[in-house]
Amino acid sequence: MSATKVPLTPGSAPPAPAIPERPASKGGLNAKQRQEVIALATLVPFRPRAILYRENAPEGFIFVCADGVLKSYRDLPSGRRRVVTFRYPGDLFGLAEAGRYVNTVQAVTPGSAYRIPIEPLYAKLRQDGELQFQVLTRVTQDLREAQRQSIVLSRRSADGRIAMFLKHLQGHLPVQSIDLIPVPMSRSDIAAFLGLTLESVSRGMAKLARNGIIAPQGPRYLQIVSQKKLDALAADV
Amino acid sequence: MSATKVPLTPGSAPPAPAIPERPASKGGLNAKQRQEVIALATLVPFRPRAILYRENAPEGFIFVCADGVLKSYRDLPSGRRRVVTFRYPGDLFGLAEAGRYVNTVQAVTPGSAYRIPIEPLYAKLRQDGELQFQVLTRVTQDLREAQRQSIVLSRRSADGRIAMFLKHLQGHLPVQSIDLIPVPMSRSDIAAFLGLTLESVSRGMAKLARNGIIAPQGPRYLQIVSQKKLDALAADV
DNA sequence: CGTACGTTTGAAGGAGCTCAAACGCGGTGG
DNA sequence: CCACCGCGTTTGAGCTCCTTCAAACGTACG
Repeated sequence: MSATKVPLTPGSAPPAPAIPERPASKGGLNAKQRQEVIALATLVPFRPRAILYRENAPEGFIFVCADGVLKSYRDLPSGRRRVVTFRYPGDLFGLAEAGRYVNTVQAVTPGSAYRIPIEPLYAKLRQDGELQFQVLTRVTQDLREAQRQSIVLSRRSADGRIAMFLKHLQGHLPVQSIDLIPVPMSRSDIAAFLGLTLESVSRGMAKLARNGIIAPQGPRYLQIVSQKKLDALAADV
Repeated sequence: MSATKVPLTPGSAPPAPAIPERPASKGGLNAKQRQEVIALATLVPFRPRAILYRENAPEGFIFVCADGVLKSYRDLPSGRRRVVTFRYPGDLFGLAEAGRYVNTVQAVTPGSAYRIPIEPLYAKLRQDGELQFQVLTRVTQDLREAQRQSIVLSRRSADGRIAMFLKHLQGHLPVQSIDLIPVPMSRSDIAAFLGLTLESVSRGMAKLARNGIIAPQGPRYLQIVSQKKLDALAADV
């Protein structure tokens, strides 16, 4: 449901960049491990709206986001869609349950991802305990992130959830632009992620702006006017 | 940071029962792996309200619940408490982030848990890729469970969340009593888990009873009157 | 320049939250 | 053995905030 061409990732992605380091506390692979994994991988570019895999499809590949932003979502019986998580450069995703993918992963921006066939990867993981330990660490961090998200969702107020979402963005996007945050996803994506309606997200953003916390620069860029106020609101759980 | 004088570490661990198999789709260790892990573990009994470890404490042990039910929670700045997850027999918990526990784990019922020092365990995991793969599988399942919980929390209606919680209980408690469900945790624990107030949980239970879905047998036991209606309500997301 | 889609804004309604009080069971002490 | 007390649970009334239904706005694209 989007097809916006925000110049988040202007270039195409032909030459293979290295798997990027994560911005913050995220553990990474060392050079040797990265190299061994890359040997198994194919770097595939994707365009906005591209679907990397679908819910319930038999698993075939594990992915590591190299560039761009994706969303991982699930369609509910009611027809509603819930965004389970966003994926940023460096994120690993595609671990299945009972041989089938659990969520659908779709590109939000243009970008590229390393696609790794599960067979050789799983074999390598079983054999290389050190490498697997890195993966285990990452999945554990994903687990923490999911638990954090539960806390976000337990908040009543829309602006409180949005404040925590903005800090989530700050943690996952390039460090340089800490006061001008690109918001690659649509309002409905944010709403589906925060368990709100699109309208509530819009109103919440407006409220944050009124309160001198943010200054929207168009719908896809937000300037943080008062990081202090933002932190306070986000921490007021 | 630690008080409670519950006999968590009574030195002597009674004869060790086997790590119980999980009720359903949860992956388990094979006999050999279980045996190797048990060799590192101490079985410690716990009484209700006993705290196994606290949020932010430096990690020291990984635990596997052998018997009983525990809750894993986090205290928020506001003083509110959010139950992140409940732990049932067979569950593994205590994986830390940056060397510190993320949640506090406290016993809800009497029971016992295997306590495994992280040093030798991590060493073993790095060396035994197969064993670690089992752990990785489990953490992945925990991740799925946490994502499921996000979907629960995204529902606005109290009775809908409660219906999903009841199915959660059905999945984790002994299979035999599928129509008479023991509810070991308090209403406030349930509320803190579902992101509701204690009153809303109470009202929601009453509503489910009015609608002929459940029949409370005291606050801690629920009879399922209509599994079909329960499933329908739980699936109506 | 017109259309389409995402976003913003408006008004009414509902569901859960807060504040409060009553109920019921279990434990303690007389 | 019974009364008292404590705590968890249930029930009640008003209020806030998000949702729903609707319409207007603005920018990108054909």
